[in-house]
Amino acid sequence: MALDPRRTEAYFALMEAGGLLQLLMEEQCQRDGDISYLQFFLLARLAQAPGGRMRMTELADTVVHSRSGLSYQAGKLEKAELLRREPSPGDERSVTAVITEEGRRRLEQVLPGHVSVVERGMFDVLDDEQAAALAGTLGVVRDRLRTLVPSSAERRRRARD
Amino acid sequence: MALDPRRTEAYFALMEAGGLLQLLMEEQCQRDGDISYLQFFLLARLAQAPGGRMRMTELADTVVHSRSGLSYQAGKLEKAELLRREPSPGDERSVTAVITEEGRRRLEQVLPGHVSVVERGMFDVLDDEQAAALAGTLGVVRDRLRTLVPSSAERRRRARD
DNA sequence: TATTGTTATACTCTATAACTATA
DNA sequence: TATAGTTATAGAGTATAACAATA
Repeated sequence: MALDPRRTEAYFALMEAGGLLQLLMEEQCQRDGDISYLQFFLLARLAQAPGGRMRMTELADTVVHSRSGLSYQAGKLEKAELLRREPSPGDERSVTAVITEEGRRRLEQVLPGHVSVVERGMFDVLDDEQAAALAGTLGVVRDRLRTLVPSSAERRRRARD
Repeated sequence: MALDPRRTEAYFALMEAGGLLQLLMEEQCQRDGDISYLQFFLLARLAQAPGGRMRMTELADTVVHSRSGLSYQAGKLEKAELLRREPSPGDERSVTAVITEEGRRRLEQVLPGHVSVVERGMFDVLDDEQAAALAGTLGVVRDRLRTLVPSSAERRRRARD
């Protein structure tokens, strides 16, 4: 690979760490809350949004990158009564997803174990300075990567043309 | 979440950066080499092993974490003639996967675009010092996470009991 | 008995395109 | 015409358990 060895190392470490962490989280979410990691993320994202509500497209862009994929997941979460969907005020085409009380309870049920995996998997082996540097650097990389991945609306537009 | 905000930030940044990069790579591998990202990884892993060969279980542990999953992928790669399977010398139960010449060619075909995504997605926005620190810190985290995820053999043993 | 790898099965998830309704 | 969301369909990938062969 015509890439500086140090950079190759950083890239592979990022991908492997992300993958391993995802594996651990998948297990933890299933065990503690009977939901997938993706569903945990959707609930967590909704919970931190004002009023616990977000438009479907907006939500799709933060996690799934395909509208149909989100409809599928929202259907499952709605059946489990962890979220509900209602018409968006102001735009009759649009649908707003809202986390339910039970959704918040489920989230609370999963969070302690989740935090503990993060602590044991990442921060037990880093000091505060390293953790801060990691947050900063990864934040920059994430922001950069966001600009390179098209939104769900853009993807659809491109596919049509 | 009862986790230091800075740590939460680092954790989410890691997961999102990993996810976005995976999306970009999936596209790139498909476009440049008509293979999935996972298949690219399997070929890359084999290519860097001595003799381009590795036992199936060993290979499973580096990527897939399930033996049946690897058998499935190996079947697809073998049909595409990118790898072949042969009996392992010394243990008649065991199978060794070997990357073919065509497998190496395919890898070479994918690598330039791959490197370019890594460069544009990660290192255009980091200086050398940041890149080095990132490699170091993520390496530590990855090693830690490896100890927390059981091998495919361990998982099987546990499931049986 | 334990381990290696494969396979049959069943399931989850995903993307694409076609569809409805509203802007 | 363009956009929001859903859905039908079809395909890829996964895990589990049962299997055969070897240690």
